[in-house]
Amino acid sequence: MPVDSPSLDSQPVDTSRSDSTDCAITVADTPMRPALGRRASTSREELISAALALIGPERSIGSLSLREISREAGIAPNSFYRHFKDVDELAIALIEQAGHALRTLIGEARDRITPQHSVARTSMMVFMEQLQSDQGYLHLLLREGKVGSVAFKQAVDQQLVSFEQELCVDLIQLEAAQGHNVYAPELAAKAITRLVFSMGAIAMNQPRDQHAVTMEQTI
Amino acid sequence: MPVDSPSLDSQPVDTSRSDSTDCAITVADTPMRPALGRRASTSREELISAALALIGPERSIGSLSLREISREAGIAPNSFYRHFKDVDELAIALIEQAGHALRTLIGEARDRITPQHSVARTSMMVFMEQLQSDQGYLHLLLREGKVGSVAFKQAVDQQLVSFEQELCVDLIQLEAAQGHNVYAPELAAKAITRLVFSMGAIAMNQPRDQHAVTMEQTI
DNA sequence: CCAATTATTATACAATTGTATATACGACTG
DNA sequence: CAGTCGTATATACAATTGTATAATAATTGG
Repeated sequence: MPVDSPSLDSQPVDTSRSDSTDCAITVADTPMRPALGRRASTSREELISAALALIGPERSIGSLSLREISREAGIAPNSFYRHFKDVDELAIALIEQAGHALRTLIGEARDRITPQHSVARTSMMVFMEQLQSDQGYLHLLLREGKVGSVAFKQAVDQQLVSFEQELCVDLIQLEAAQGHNVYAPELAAKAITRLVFSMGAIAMNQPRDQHAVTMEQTI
Repeated sequence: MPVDSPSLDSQPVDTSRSDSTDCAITVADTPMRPALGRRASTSREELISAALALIGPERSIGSLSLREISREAGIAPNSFYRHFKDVDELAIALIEQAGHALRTLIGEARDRITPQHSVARTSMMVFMEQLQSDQGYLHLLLREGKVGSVAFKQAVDQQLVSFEQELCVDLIQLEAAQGHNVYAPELAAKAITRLVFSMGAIAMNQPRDQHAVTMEQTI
């Protein structure tokens, strides 16, 4: 409930308690950059990478604030609204981008499949490669799937389903080439995807030299 | 950095902008309960269940604030510190309690094992039962393992390791009874645990009538 | 039964957050 | 060149948060 005490902030003392003291340096009055009005166009992608730069082992997407992301992106808090309605909406876009990038990568890797390497092994290798060269989207999909808004969780799940579908197609193709029939390809694909992701999550918290062992076991 | 403008709040207008307006009803001046000083002893457990009551499908442990939990428990925000240093410390205690309760349950269920039901099946059945009668700690362990402070994540992981150890003992016993030798019981136990938990996580977002199918597939 | 301890509280305050409002700038249109 | 419109900003403000301080009531020990 508002208290409606009129104008509690504009006191006659000083203007140093204004809000955006750290937004721009504004060195006295040398207007090299006007610092007001229009600036370079800040796109959705810049905001997404700002968020990506902010999340780490201790910070999840859901813990980021609108102001924090805007600060990292170098824009005013209100400019955020031009691109996303919410932090949640940004999070969903980020997840979709991560999933897309990852599937592209694995798809490319699949083209390198040779007879001596199965689909599973190749996918797993790429997966682990990506996991090790940790500059990437993988952590996100691995861990952010259980917390957050329903829309966000659905977005994460959708990415997993996409993985499952691609894997499912591959499974059928592979087994058909050997004259076999897969029992329940959808369920198998689902199980494999989840298992691989779980193992990836385990590997995330393991030292590097254990990766090979875990990887073999998983395959 | 503090601005140290001296006393910006004590304005001569009114004291209605004080902090805790919603803490107690304080109907005029009928001191049924003095509402000051010592009250009924609020224990750690009450705080933990307050937090438990607060978390839901949209709220994870990490999103709870100290004040929120205190409000739910009916105590002053500062009383929180008597029991926990942090919200994180409470979260860890909550996780440990959840893991302990769950392992006790599964342990009891294991005593009901009959020859026609394997360890895995029995454990899985209890697991799924607990999952369905959702008044419980299970969701927590299923989903909160990837986000939060390092200490918190370690606590979650420790609970999973405990599950793995118990399952490992059972695996060896069971296979020894059949004259077999388990290849790598630790790794098998780890894989089974993670798989079961992953499947539990899947089942969490499924309609009830799919549970049976998922369960059979998992077993 | 009174003093000391302890648990709980009220009050205060700076920081931060999301968002409402109004303003300023740049680019396009005429 | 002037007008207008989209985009970005500054300012403001209530709400909430974590925590410091001091006051107060219940418990306990003598």
